[in-house]
Amino acid sequence: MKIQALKGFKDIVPGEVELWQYLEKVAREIFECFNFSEIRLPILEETELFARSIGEATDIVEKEMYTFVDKKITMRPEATASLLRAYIEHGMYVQKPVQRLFTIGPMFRHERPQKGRLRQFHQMDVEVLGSENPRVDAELMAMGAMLLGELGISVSLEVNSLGCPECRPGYRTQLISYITERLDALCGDCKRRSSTNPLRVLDCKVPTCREQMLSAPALQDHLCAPCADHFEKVQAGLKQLNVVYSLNKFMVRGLDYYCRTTFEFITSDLGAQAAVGAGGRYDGLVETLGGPKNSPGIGFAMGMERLVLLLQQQEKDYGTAEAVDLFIAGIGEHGSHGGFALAHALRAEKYKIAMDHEGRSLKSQMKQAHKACARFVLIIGDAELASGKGVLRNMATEQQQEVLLAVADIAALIPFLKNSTY
RNA sequence: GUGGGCGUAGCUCAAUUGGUUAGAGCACCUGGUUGUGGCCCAGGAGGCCGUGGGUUCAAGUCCCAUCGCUCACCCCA
Repeated sequence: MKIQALKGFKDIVPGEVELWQYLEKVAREIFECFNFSEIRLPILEETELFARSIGEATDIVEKEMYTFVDKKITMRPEATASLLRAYIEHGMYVQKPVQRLFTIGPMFRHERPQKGRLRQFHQMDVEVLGSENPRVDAELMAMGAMLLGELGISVSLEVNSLGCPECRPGYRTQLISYITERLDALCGDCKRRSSTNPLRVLDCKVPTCREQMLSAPALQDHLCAPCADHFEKVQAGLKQLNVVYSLNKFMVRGLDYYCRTTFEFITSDLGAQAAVGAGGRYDGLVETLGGPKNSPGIGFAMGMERLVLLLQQQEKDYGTAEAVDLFIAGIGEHGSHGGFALAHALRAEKYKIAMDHEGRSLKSQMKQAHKACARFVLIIGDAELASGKGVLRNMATEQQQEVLLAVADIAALIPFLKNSTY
């Protein structure tokens, strides 16, 4: 019986890992520009943390978490809860009134895998803690849009407001009565949702449900004055930054903690997994988790597997591993022995040196050098050892010349490696 | 948890109505150059045809089960 990776767990192998490195590099650069600091968080947390933040009744907490039941700990299904826990634990709200943090890493949810969805998946997660200002909402969305634009990924940004604990309950009551009136016309899932999560009925994919919900009461029309004002200012900020967006009054969030602004970056190129990034405001969450009162927060997460899939669809070259500076081809045991220390000395000078230790023929080693995109090959055989001079071949120009082989003489070799032509 | 599609070499795929020793391309190794890459040529290695059972004179092919992959639903990044 062969041992293989768990269902929904994937290796990121050479040839693919370069794309991930590129993605992370671009993201870090942009997060830097917006003055975010990286925070690295543990993968395991007390189960209680997620139950309280994400919501006891959500699918994630109810049936998708990897939990060590005996130890009451859980592998994080998302990053926000962990990040807020760290924020509170280190009293970061004291150090700086507004904290801008990001984290990148794996998350775990026990779901059935499909395109763009794995059991171990990776997110880039960005959070602003301590500001209620709608400009921050707009700024975050603008940053997400900038990142996706930089990556060449085209998406649409959909925005909505979920209201707050002041105005949502009243709306919810109206919605439930609207749904109840036409319950018979809705699909089975929606019948279930009507009691578990009525807001979810709004974004059902079944056409007949959509039709039924077209004239449903809209969240936007039932926002309290502060929420309506906040939402207006968010949109004004987006316009000021020329961020293209559209309002989606049917957009709902899955996690309990969201309030006011919510948004999703949507693609049409990933099958069922339309959202490559999503987030929103969670003004009560810090307090819920034991932090100070009146600690607003907002954040979003991007699904890295989904971004990688989209980058792969572009079929651009994101650069494989760096080319080898020098391939040392030793002929026979003596030649290899002669090149061994030289390779080490050049590596200490930060050159990328490859060499074959398997005693293969020179022809075979030339092939290896070619495959590794080596700029130079240094050939060392018995004749070279005898004369103390090796043959340095420029693989591009096919020119060859003699160079001193002694480790003490590498200073003479380095100028050749620095310039690809000589 | 539910439903569809698919499992043949490291990868992408062939194999007639069931019919001899299961093939190709790419990749890999060796040689064509007693010490020189790409292109070309020749050769080689690599498969319990996912697994188990059944039908049959005969199964990669048909049937059943099982495992895995995949897409979709639910849910979500």
